[in-house]
Amino acid sequence: MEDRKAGSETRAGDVLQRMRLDIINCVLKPGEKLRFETLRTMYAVSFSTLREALSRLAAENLVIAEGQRGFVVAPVSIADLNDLTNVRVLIEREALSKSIRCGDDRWEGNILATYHRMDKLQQRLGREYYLSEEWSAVHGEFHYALVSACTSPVLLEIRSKLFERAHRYRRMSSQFRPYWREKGAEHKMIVDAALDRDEENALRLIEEHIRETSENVIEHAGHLFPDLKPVAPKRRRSLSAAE
Amino acid sequence: MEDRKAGSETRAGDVLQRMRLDIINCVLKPGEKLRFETLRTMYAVSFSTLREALSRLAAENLVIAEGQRGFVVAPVSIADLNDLTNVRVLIEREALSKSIRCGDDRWEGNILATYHRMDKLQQRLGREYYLSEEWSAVHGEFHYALVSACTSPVLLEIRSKLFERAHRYRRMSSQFRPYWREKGAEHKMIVDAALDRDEENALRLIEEHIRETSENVIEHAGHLFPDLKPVAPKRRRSLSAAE
DNA sequence: CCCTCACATATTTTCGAAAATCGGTGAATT
DNA sequence: AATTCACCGATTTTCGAAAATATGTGAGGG
Repeated sequence: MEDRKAGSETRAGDVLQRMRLDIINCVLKPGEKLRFETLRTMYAVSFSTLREALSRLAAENLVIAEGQRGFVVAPVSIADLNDLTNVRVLIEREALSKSIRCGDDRWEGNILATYHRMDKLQQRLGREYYLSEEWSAVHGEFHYALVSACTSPVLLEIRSKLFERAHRYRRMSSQFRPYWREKGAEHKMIVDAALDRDEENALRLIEEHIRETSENVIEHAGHLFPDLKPVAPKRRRSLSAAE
Repeated sequence: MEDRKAGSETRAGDVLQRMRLDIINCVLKPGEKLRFETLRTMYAVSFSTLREALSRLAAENLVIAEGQRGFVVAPVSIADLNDLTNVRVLIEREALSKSIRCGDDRWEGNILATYHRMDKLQQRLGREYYLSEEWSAVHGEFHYALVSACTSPVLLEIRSKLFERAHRYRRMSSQFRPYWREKGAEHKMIVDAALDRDEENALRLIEEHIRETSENVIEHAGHLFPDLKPVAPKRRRSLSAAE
């Protein structure tokens, strides 16, 4: 049968990719119980194939296997975001450092190319650029281009997994804010420092970029997290004035 | 049915643990093709359950999924070992640094306790201590104790996965050497530096420990790797003098 | 009224048969 | 002789039924 396996080589691999995207884009919401009947109709595959994908997502920390009680989407928390952010700073700095030292002309070209595409797309999309899946993808490609000359596959794989987990937080907050800060300038400065082989500044800029984005997520979407006191419970201002 | 699920909560989880150990201990050899019929009798489970475990091991880089051509045990190479070693140095240093800064009395106690057990066991086992699975386990516990006060779950999980992958290389070389160097002194120095909160020296010592172990593996088991020229093909000195 | 236990229902986990795919062999063609 | 193609057995991948486990409900007792 010439059936759908999309980009992937097996059906399980295809479902894996699709589920991963759905989790990162919060189609499957943080903490949500994943019922097999539901998933089976959603992805049109059998129990075993689903389990195979879920099993891998568990290894990637995107879902959690709850003993014999099935799977849930990995929950989000401020603590997890902060932890993730700190480790990402360590890893991205190292990867970028190696990349700057080893990068060749092709590396420089790819940085310029992806930055250009991202910039153009952003202008075309206007203020709500960050809601676009296409922009997300190009943004991901841009950040990958920066570190792509790093010669350590082990480091790059860790980076990629952490990037995905952090991406889920960005997408989460995107859905609950009216605009996103201007990041074009930040990105441009990183490009310039990298191409100038100005390692010290490039590392400082990438660190600031990661940390500021993370703080921005907490600022605009913090109320979605279970482990932060509701700073300004906007809607729940009904009666009962106490507290 | 009160059937075997050992420590794990599901049969798949149990098989996962057992297969992981078998790969790390080279019962399943690097690069080996994993045939389902064989595995099915080995672990006494069905196809789907096996796939579930294999799928997770693939995410952990202990096996490789080859499209629709099944799975193979992840191959070994000097390049991979060196890469792994470098990233481990980065991660272990960071984890130990945080641990030294945050560790409390219980942390100190656990380091002393696991070091003591490892030391005693080593004395009891004599020159071939490194062949013992029990020693391996205690050795792992000791290294974990050192970093266990690190407050970042993300960092510790990465550390643990890298430690396992490196462990496979150590086990590999163990089987092909008559003795292992005296590591008791090295370990003791790390313990002292950690308990003294002498961060600089502790980090230097752990880095040296990791790098020296890795170099030792290459020295004694390098001939097992496909990507290093056979330095001294000991046995193949039969006839046919050409080359 | 609250708690416990037992039963019934819902859900997950496991299994092995069936479908799909791979890899190798040999005949037919250039 | 070399290459292509078609077939067949070996192997992997997928499926849904059946077993195992968890969860919800209600009766009985404290």
